[in-house]
Amino acid sequence: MKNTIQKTAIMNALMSLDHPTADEVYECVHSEFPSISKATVYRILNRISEEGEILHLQIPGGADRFDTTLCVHHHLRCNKCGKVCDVSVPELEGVEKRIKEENGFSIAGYRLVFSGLCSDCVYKK
Amino acid sequence: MKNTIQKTAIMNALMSLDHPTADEVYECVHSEFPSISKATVYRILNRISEEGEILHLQIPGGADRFDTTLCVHHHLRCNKCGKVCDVSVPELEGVEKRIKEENGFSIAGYRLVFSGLCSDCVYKK
DNA sequence: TTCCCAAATAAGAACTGTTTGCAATTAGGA
DNA sequence: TCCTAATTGCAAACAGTTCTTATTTGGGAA
Repeated sequence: MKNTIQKTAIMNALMSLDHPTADEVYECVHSEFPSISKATVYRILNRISEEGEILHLQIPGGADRFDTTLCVHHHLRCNKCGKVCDVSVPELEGVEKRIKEENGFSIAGYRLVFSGLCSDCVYKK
Repeated sequence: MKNTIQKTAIMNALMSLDHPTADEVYECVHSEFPSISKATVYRILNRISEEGEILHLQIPGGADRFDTTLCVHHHLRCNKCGKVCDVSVPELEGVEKRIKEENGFSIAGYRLVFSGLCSDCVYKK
């Protein structure tokens, strides 16, 4: 992969943002590099997530988000402020194997997203 | 809620289909009732899922699907044929409470979708 | 039974998030 | 430095969903 300034700018944006959407990455990069196009942001995000440099989170009912934390973990999503944060769910270890054996279903991966209210929003009514 | 012929047709379609998308419901109803509009299908599906008559599944990276099975369960989604089937994951019982206590995050619900290859597709290369 | 009107509808425009086709530009090896 | 494949910007296409507006209809009231 060529090492373009666009890619560098996107990697920097990813470092400074927390679980951003493609659009948030675009806004961040665009503010210091106005000529970048959204298509480029989407293309680069897809490419680097395919190569395993970042995680591509497909959030039910919302825009996809990107995560620089690579180890196995899942997400909490606040229905009020939209914030997404990480959570580990050790209970799920071994589930893949069990389901493979019971259902003959070959599991490539899984995503668990909890939705609710984050600790900030839960007090604000 | 008024008991319209459109709603009846949609309920019948839901009974005869397995985890259909809104579009599949539309196609099914449309074939015997050509005047129905897509907006109506979406509106009715949203209404009856809000009322708890069906489950509204938001599949990451794909169209939403609707499920007439109401008890707690999760889903396997085949990346090849797109089929979605049910699976129960008892390992997750109690996880909500644990996360609430540890993260202060008030969980309204969660969805777990396994992706991979179903037993039919896993043999077809 | 007929009338009435809030609720529901059809049609399609608009919207959000994402991908694609294409011509122009560019990184980086020869 | 030159060459070429990779990458870019743009606009247009796309899928899924919601909104808008005028029109129709279910079902309670008279």
